[in-house]
Amino acid sequence: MRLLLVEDDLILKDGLERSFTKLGYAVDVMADGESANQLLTYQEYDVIVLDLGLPKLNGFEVLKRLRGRGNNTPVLILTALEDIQNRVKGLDLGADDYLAKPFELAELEARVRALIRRGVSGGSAKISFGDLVFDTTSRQCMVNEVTLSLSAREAALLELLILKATKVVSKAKILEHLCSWDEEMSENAVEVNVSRLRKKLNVFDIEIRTIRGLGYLLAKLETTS
Amino acid sequence: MRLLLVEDDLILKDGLERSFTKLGYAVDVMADGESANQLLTYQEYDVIVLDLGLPKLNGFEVLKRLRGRGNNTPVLILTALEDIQNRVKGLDLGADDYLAKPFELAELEARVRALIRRGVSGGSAKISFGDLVFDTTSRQCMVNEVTLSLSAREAALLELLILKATKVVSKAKILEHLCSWDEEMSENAVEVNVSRLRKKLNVFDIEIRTIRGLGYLLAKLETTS
DNA sequence: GGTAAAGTGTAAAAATTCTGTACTGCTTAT
DNA sequence: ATAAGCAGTACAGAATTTTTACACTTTACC
Repeated sequence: MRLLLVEDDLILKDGLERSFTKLGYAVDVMADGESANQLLTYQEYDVIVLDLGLPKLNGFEVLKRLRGRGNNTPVLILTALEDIQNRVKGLDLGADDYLAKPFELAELEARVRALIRRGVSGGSAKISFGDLVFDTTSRQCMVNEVTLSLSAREAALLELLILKATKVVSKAKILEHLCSWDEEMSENAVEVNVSRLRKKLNVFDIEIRTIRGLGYLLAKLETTS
Repeated sequence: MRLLLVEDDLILKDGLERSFTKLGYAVDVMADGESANQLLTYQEYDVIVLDLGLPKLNGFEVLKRLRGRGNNTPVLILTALEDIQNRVKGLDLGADDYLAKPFELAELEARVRALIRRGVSGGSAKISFGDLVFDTTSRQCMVNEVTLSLSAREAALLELLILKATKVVSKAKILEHLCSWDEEMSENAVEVNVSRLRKKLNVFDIEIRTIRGLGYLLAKLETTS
């Protein structure tokens, strides 16, 4: 999942970036509203964490313009102002959630997860395909008795594939979802990760099918040729 | 599917040509409006990707003249100008879609596919014939439970046959659709590809019938025996 | 802190798959 | 009967994907 963090506070910025990265998100960071606004005109994200008190262009404006462009990406607003009025104002503009500083990291993570889920998988922390149940919180796959743990990358990859299940996902798309801009990765890395994931997944009744030249798609295993 | 790309930017040109070729399109490239215009007087395409900022004769002119000749080939306009007026102008001239630079390759591909579909099969990503459903996006065929994957060539061939279903398609026509100019191919290649496709298709209730001396046609299987 | 274990990307080698050509043998039409 | 058209197979070069090996980081746990 690709996340944009718009925050000017140095410490908070680094801390959050690090945390979300560790969780398997591809995180891009912008430190001011103008850059963020510009970036958002052409780059898509799965979720945006937006501070209100920003230099150059405040969070309200960034959000307003984003929605003005018809973009419905989930936005979670961070604010030092515990002012109720501001909260309401933010929600009116189309924020999906807000969190007042100071907050606990765990809570932010939980809410971000919730936002993403709400958008893509109908509200459940678990998404499934075939006999496979994937818990996005614990990053574990299960089928009946069998449980297996996935690394952050593997989990992110599987999550994407399940969300787009039965549709072709190009390597470029995968790359885009697994990587933020500063960390660049070759398509070979995608291939390697697919390989690793497959090795773990071959226990289940699903497979990552290769569509040569196009990408990969998750499908139910068929016992045919 | 045969695609004409009219683009003068070297990098973009090469990148797009490569991408669409990989996707199974037969791609021809022209770098200026005049050549493109001339080419279009006698060569048919399934879709045209047209840059507006072209040397010699701009995209508007190319499009205008094309439509002036009564040619309805779907045209997707690329433009660096994000000017709404220009967009409207383009649409008035009969462009079928437009895409502002910078754009994502994936999006361009999706729109080109959409244009082709819109033109020939009424908007679905899937086209079907008999019990066969062919997903042009993932290059997979299905009948009930059975799924089979096709290579790029096989997919392109099947797509053409389904679109012209029950009508005879000559080898020359097939050749024209599978190949761009720089890559030439013998009719034997068509025969071989038909053979390969048949081998995969014989699971289903349709067949590629040979019309000696004329070409091939897709038809429902008859239980002759 | 420090040491082992796990996670990850790169590069390169190995394995697959794709695809046109050549060629053999069967069909069909005169 | 004879020639042209077509089907099917085998093959080889390319292109693409899968795997493996390895170096480097990050985490986990003393």
